[in-house]
Amino acid sequence: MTTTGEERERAFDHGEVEPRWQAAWDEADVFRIDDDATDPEYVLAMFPYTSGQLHMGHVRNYTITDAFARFERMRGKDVLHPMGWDSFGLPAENAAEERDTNPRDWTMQCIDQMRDQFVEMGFGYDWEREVTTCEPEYYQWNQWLFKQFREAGLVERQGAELNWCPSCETVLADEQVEEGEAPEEPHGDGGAVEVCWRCDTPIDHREMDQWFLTITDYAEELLDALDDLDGWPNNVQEMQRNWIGQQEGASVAFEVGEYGEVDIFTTRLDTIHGATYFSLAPGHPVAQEIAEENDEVREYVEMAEEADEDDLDVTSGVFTGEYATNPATGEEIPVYVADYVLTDVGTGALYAVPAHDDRDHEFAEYHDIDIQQVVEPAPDADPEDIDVQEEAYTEDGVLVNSGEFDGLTSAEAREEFVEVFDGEHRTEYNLRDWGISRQRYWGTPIPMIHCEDCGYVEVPDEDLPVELPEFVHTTGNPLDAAEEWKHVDCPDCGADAVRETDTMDTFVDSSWYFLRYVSPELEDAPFDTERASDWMPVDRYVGGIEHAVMHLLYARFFTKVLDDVDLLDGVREPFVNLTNQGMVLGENGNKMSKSKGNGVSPQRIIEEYGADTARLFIMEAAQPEKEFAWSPEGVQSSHSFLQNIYRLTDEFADGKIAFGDEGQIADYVAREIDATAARATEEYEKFRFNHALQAVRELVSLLRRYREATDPDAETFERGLVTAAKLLAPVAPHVGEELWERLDGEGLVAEAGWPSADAPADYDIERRLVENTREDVRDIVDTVGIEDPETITLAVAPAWKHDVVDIAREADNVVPAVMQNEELQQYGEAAADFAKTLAGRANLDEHLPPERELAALVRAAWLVEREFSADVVVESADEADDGLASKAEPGRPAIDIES
RNA sequence: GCGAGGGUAGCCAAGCCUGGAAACGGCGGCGGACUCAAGAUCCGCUCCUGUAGAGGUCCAAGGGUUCAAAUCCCUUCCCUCGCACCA
Repeated sequence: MTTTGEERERAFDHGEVEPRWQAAWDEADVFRIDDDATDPEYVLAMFPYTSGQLHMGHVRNYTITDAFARFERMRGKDVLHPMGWDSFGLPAENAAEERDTNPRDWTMQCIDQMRDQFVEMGFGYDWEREVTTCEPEYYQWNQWLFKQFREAGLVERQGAELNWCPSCETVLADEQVEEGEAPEEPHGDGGAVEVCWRCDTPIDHREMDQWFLTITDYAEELLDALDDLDGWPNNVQEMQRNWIGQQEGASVAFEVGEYGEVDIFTTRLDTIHGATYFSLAPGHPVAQEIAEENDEVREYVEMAEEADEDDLDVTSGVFTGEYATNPATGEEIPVYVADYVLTDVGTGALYAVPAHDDRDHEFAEYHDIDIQQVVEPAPDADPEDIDVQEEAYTEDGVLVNSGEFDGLTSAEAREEFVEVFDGEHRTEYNLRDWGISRQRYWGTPIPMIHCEDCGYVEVPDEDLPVELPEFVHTTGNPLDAAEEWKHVDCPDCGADAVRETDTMDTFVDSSWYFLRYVSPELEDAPFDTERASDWMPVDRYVGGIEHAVMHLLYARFFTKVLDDVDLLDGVREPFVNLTNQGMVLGENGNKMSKSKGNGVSPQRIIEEYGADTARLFIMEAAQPEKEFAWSPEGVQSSHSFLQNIYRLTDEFADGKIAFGDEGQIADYVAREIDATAARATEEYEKFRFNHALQAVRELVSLLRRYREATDPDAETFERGLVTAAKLLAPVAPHVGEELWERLDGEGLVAEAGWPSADAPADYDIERRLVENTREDVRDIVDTVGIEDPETITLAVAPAWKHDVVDIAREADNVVPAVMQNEELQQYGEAAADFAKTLAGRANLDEHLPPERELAALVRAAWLVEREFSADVVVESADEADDGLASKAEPGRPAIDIES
């Protein structure tokens, strides 16, 4: 992509221009928003993780919000468009280890680097609202909020299974677990094994107590409220629905041997009469109890607990020797422990109905258990239709073999059985509580102290923040090794006590950062409740699809809780409109990656072409949510466009364009300018920047043709350039300023008013008329093979034909309707013939009245003149030759070409 | 398996919600203007046929609704993404 030969001649030098305008914006405080602004437009991009590396995904993400924020600002709105740094997290610890530094210094250096790059890109943020999550000024509020959640009863300590490296003796995050080859295969299936990233030792799982936020308390609202998030993409709503995973069902108790009652959960209570065995998850307390007495069960449970999730298939399981009583039939059914029953789904216990569930069916076949049909498709169904011995019938239907309940529909039975079998309706969720403990250094310390006598005690508010100690290089958790930091007096009893050494999941940081921007300096609260309640919700949120579930769900959860504890007032959802930008692919259409070597560095593009070219190309390439492939030709095209519009403006400003008088062409151009402004505005509003930019390109191209065709009217020409500059400015802000300056604009274009946006009346109909007429002329010239047309005459149809069309559009029976009209009768045969012609047409387009049609063609005549180097005469029906005029129709002038 | 979104000319891609003109635009290709020349810029063409604005074929495939379908409905095929041993 490097230019061969000498440097191309450039109309302006982006290397000089861009920094100058960046400084000017800064100087003028363009992007600052006052604290007393009322309900500003809140435009937000997901803040970046501070890797130090700006990639094309960032550039795209931030160009989208920046362009939109600039657009709204030019429209006169107050705009809040802040930026911050998601700066806690494991990668910083790794980088610190690799580079023999500490996470803080590394992160701060990354932030400086990225901030510089953002400025270079021309992104306009209110830097006074910058938020950095790894600073105590920010994370103290994580700690304070943790205590608020605790007070609201939303914090629990629960056991959780963690990855454990027996060699390093440390907990591993999921990201630190790699697929590796084990020295010897424990199960002999040849599959991959999870190993520690550092020492390649196969990992264990350990159950450890962790801090949890009980997001499940909000499962129902989080799910229901999704339906009202109309500004969210379908797939994200769907992904959250899946994640929350609501199941409507019922629970019923089964008597299991001497172990008492065991609750099961089922969505198919209607099939209870067909339950022929009972099954417990290996982790179920009763299964554990049985394991203590029964060697075979114990072995199975141990094996199942060690095995990887997908290692065992559906038929894996062991008979316990116990029996459960089916409350529906009174029958004793065998109790199994089976791995396909999951401990954390439902109650971890179920009754199995092989006739009506695929997994139960497979299991029953393998273990030779009865298969008893209790549902059939319909009351009068042919018994041959289905054979549950062969395959489970899983649809709803009508009950059979269910005693007195035969004939009930599945739905009726589900309703009735809840009472009959003394069960209860239950709604289960897939959503689990949110474990926020991380055994890492680079995160927010959890503000708890453990005392032998008092148990867990909160760090008092006056001792907040609990700041991180100096980083300790160690294989385990550095906070555990920070002896001095760790040991404190118990706030309650004063005895020796130990700090919690886990830190918070970084998703806590990002669950409320959008609130901190509202009042970033506030010292006695995480954010100003009144202002936040006014400024929220975020009007436009843009970021990657990878955050569809976790971040976006946690942020919704936080918002609801904060509203419930009155830190917010009436804000139930954080983000009204959400856009997930598509990926920027490599030139070959593959994902950009180091290993494929198809990455394009933003830095290099900025250097070679300038930030505006990068921004323009990205925005022209596709709608924000669609992916697109990087293309050197596309970059070149965007770059050329910027150079060209500058060159044209420059020539205008330098007086190199000879000007003439106003006239028909100026009228035509003036209408196009208005139409362009209207179209671009609409497209910006709809987030379809590529369409808006297309309109701008077309306008600039028109101005060029205008200049070539004639000596343009100075005022019209200037208005065209000004409009183009303004419409372009949100996407290519530096060039926008440069153009604005050349055009003697007042102040900065970033603060200038948006062009008024009304399309001329009937613009579309007129455009259609002009385009069709031009096309027809081309068609004729082409098919007839006219070498050098001299005069092209266009004749507009007479008024009466317009009347005929108007009548025809309304009438069922066109010819009589027309001929009954007294006015039209005077045209005799001609009117009748025309009416007949129209009667045969399915659809009659809208058309302009004859005088306006005439005016439109007169305005557009220059285009035809230019294209064919011929004189163009536009005539009314009266002026035209009778023979010619008779061929004209409304919306379709008669054409005569002389050569 | 369940769910969401797609399949438009050589390539990218708009139009589909709200049916009405072979279907915007970009890239690439072809021809022309300007120029000693190159680049840049500008103009036109880019499904087939056609000596006056016409005809034909066409928006994954097949069927349907309609005066009229890229657009609405049904079926099938293919792609992408998400969830999934969820009781």
